[in-house]
Amino acid sequence: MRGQFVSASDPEVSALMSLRFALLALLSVDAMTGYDLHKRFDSSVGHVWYAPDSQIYPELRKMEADGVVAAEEVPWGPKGTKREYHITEAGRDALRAWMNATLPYARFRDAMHLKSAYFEWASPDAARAQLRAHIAHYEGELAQWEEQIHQIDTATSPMLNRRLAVTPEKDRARTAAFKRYAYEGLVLRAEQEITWARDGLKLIDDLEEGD
Amino acid sequence: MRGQFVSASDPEVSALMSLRFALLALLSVDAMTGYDLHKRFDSSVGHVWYAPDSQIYPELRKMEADGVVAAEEVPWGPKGTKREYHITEAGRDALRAWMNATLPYARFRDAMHLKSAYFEWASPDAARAQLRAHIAHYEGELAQWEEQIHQIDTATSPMLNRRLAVTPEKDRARTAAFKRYAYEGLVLRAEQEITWARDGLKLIDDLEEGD
DNA sequence: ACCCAACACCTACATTCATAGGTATTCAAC
DNA sequence: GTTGAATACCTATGAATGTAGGTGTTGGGT
Repeated sequence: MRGQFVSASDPEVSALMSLRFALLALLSVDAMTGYDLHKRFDSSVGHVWYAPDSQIYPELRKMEADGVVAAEEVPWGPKGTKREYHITEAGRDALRAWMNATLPYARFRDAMHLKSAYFEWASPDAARAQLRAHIAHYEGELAQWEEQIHQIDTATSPMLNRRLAVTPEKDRARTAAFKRYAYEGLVLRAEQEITWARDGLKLIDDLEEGD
Repeated sequence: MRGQFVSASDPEVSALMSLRFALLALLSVDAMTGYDLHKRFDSSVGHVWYAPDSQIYPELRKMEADGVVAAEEVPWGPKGTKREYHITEAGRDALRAWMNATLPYARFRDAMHLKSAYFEWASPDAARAQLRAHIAHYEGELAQWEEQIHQIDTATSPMLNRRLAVTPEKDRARTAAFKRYAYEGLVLRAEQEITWARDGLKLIDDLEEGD
């Protein structure tokens, strides 16, 4: 019964199916092909929401059937064409409804914290390697987020600039502020995970000394 | 090709399928029925790893077929019986192999941060409601984690005490320390999310004043 | 003796996600 | 003019997840 069709008037249901809303958010800025969307999901935005193209293309078709996006066959070279999707008024309504609804909180699945709770099963070196991988992972994320914030602050962010170009002047400060705010949260999280993992390395050292 | 069967000798593959290892971790302490495991997943551990019983029962059967757990028909009342699962030596090997392998980092899907980046689509009140829900959610988590840590520190944690009872004396300090360490990480994360959400509420207030 | 919550276990179904392939065109470089 | 990377789009399959139901037993309270 649920999830078949998401109407803008059903905020309870519209909190689900975030792939659709991630796509709508990206399309709210720019018309794009499925390939373009996939590339976005593979780079910057991909660290907040990721989807493989095998999920994107079918979802776009469904969204088209539901009327939240419309496709246009655009010539591509001499012979080819490509399908460029743009958001419709119904799509804007659906996005607005999703934004105005409160997200349900799904229960976590956090393999790393599960693992760390049972680290006595690992060799000290394996535990260290896991923690170092954790640090390396979040240091990579951190560098990206900080670069994004830098680009926002220096008005050199291609994504934000595209968005601001289609934003009425009076809302531009808000738009930029929210975008920065989202990245700040990701920076804080990455820093926190790095701190925690470093503490873990210290803990393992201390426990080994104690033997 | 992957994920069909997890052998202890294949560390690359064994990093996947964490439900299996969450179950093995719990069963490494105590023999339990599927119902018991489900209850654990619904309460304390459930905030690190959750699974509905409809996933647990079939997985236990598969694990039994793979030899990582063994079931025992235990009498239950006058007529009934129940299946109590205990970990096997092969299961301990598989758990150890998983613990010694490095987890691959899956790409995020973080609806809240995606949403916050596009908060200009929401009404200020809807954005505030979302942030308050975020705070309420993590305050609930925080209270639970802090209670767990308190129980560890006062040696009144039923879970940890069961675990220490099956742990050789020289490893007890390690076991307790790692368990505490895992919860500390969760506390830090919850605090960080609350801080971020509070900053968001302030940001929305500031932007509204600016109008 | 009966009721009911808790215990125990299970199936079915749809959706979502991950992985692995496939085809064909374009465009720039060699 | 051929090669190859990038663009563009797609299908198939299996695994994981979420949701919704189902059956029956037990054990404590009234």
